[in-house]
Amino acid sequence: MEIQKLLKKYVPMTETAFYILLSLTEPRHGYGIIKHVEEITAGRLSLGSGTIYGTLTKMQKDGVITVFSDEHRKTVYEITDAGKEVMQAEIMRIKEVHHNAIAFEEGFR
Amino acid sequence: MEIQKLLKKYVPMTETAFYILLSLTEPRHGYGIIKHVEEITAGRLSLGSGTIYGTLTKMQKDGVITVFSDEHRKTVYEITDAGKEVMQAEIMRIKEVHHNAIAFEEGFR
DNA sequence: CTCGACTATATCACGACGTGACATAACGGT
DNA sequence: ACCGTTATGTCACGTCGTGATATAGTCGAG
Repeated sequence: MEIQKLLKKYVPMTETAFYILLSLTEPRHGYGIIKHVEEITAGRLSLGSGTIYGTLTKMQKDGVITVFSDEHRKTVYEITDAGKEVMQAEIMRIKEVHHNAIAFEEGFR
Repeated sequence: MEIQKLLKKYVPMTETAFYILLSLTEPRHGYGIIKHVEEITAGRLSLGSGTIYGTLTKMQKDGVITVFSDEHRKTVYEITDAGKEVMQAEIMRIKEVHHNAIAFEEGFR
């Protein structure tokens, strides 16, 4: 899939998809991603199995991640260059949202 | 609806819902929200009519927003105290996501 | 005065997504 | 032998944003 369509499809990204791709800066398998996300969100986010394996399959088809190794009972994925571009765009969007959140924060007290 | 269920239902929030509630720190009507969101996102986000009026109806039923005034062809909404609590929780979540985005940013270059 | 652009709201089908239940199976420790 | 954990997969379900379609009032330009 071309990068233009990927950006349109993946930005804005759901929180779930964001943390999955964030975990794949290092090669990881599905279950490892679940544990890693629980770790960096201090237990707040716990991904369901349907979410993980469904999302990984979809992302691989689209070419934002690729299979790093495929051993018995462990399919390890890593992010592709296209995936990195998508994440750069998503991080820029998050910065915008964060900026507006801070700017309007006092309105909610 | 009780605050506990509202937090569960609205956090995490979609980008669209976030910008709609953000716009309601001041009383605004549907069309005004669309224009305001386009403004503070520099034209990046343009909400569809289905999104706005569907979301506003849902949010009103849940009690996160309320009708401020209802003139001819202009229903003006504003955020409720419950809505403010929801937004405070959502802003905290955005700060966490932003923190992780910054922490892992170099992995995508 | 009429035409088009803009304001304003509403409804609906569609596709995409996360969730949790269910299923299966292998591993390690007690 | 048993159990908790690791590990993957599938499916129905509810939720959500989108864009098309419809309707109608306003307002300025020609």
